[in-house]
Amino acid sequence: MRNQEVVKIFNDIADILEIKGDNPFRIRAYRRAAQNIDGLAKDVAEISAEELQKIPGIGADLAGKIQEYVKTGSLKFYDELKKEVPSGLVDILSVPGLGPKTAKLLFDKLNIKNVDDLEQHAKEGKLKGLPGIQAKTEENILKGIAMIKRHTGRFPIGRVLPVAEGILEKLKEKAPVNKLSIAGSLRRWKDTIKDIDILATSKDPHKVMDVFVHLPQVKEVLMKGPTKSSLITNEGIQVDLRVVDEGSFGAALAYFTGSKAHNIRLREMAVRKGLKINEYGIFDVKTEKKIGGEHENDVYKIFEMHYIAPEMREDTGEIEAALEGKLPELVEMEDIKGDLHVHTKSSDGSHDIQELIDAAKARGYEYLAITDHSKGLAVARGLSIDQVLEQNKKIKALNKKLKGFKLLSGTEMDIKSDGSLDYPDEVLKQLDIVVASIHSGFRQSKEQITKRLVSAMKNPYVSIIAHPSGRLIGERDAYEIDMEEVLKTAKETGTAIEINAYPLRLDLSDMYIKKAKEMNVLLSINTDTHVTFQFDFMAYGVGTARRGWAEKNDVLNTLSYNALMKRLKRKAG
DNA sequence: GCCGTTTTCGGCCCGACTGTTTTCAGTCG
Repeated sequence: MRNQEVVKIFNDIADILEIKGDNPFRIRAYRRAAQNIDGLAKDVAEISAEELQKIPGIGADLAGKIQEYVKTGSLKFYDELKKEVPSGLVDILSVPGLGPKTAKLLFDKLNIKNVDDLEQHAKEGKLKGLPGIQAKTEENILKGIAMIKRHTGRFPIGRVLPVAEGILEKLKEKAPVNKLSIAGSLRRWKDTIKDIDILATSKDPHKVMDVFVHLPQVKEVLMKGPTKSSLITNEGIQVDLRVVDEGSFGAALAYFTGSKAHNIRLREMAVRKGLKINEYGIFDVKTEKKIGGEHENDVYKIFEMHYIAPEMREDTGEIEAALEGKLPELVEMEDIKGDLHVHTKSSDGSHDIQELIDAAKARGYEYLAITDHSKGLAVARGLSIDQVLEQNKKIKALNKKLKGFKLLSGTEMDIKSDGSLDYPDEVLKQLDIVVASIHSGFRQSKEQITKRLVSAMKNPYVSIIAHPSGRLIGERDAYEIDMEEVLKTAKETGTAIEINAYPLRLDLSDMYIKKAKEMNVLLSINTDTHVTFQFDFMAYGVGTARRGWAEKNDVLNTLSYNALMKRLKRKAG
């Protein structure tokens, strides 16, 4: 897949044009195109020039540039630009507080070409005296460099959400806030998060900000004003807090939830209607009268659209769908009737079956599938054939005693490196459910790995493919895989594809879920629980499913127990 | 560079905070 290469090039071009002081709208066009390619499940190398132009933000020129790069492996325009602006200078833009204007100034006046040059000059106090730069700016630049050297980029959502919830709890307890909400990409359940956005209403914003910057979690305060403050937590995560009036809460929530691209679309549409949307409300431009903003839905009502769920707000077709009245009814936590992928201490889990039943019941579930690892996965103490059959017997016996709750006896069966399955069909057919997945041979070719998954799905007893891409966010990339082929086979064989809710996996990822949904592939949202508190990871899975526009009917484990058993048998039969 | 039920040319979202300033540019989200 060449998409990420094109995304990088377009973003690089935007950075370089910014340093050059080029037309800001042209720069935005490159960024918008990059963003839309980033969310594309299909490889741009396999899309015709004509089809490319149907992607929002891509016209004749950019379609041509994409094709030039895909065909020749380089892009003339990009190569020319790189001669004008040293590549290290682009890196300087990642220093917080330092933008294109300053980068150009530093290059022109001091011939600073990269972050190392910049650090050297700042340490020696040589930046002072340039227009607009004094001691404080120099100090901030050094701080910024130290920060990007500690950590760059984004955090997995699983690391960020608990931090956000901790801060929310403290604010509720100590600050005079009325309404309080998470906003930003965290509210949209993106799989990685750059910073935490929090929105509050209060009659005493100054007091709220005072409490905020003095929370025990705070390592460093970046800025503090009466309506907006930013800080860095001990975990190194940036948190922005905004405080607005009650009457602006809805508009502000929409504004700070984003995405930026989604908001820009809405504001452009508003302008055409003679309206203005900002974080304080919706205004008639002529009369300057406020016509909405207390409730988030106000910003959709003015266009006669239905409410668009935060998870969908990426400007990837949700606005068009809303205008046409074709928004999906997204799956919800309450729709989930059970978990179909959990481990006991018989393999690498921490609890016995009864403890898992209690935890599942506490979440209101109707059923639970016990799916310990299979024999080939020795590191996870996989069950031998005798052991899995023994467990099967035990579960069937238990089921007779359980009231209002059902267990499914199953396995997470390893698909071995050579593509064979870890248990024979005689064993599989005795189980209620078979979850199959890859745990080895990650470096095999795309063809080999795809073939392993496809042949597993063709086995009549395999119900679900678990964590299909094998990615660990921030730790391990997905293995090479032809996802389109996998999804196609899933559809043909009636196999469900898992959305693994473990927050470092979230696998399928949102863009492939959207693809699966388009192809009518059945999904299953499971937590892969090894310790009972991990049942709560379901929220991450449901959030990710919603980002992929999945509805209740797309998800296997929204079925009642009886319907589920029928659905599973239908495949085996 | 994209885009169109006002437009194929002339528009293109909006405001807060900081550090440097004598009123604002730069940066960020």
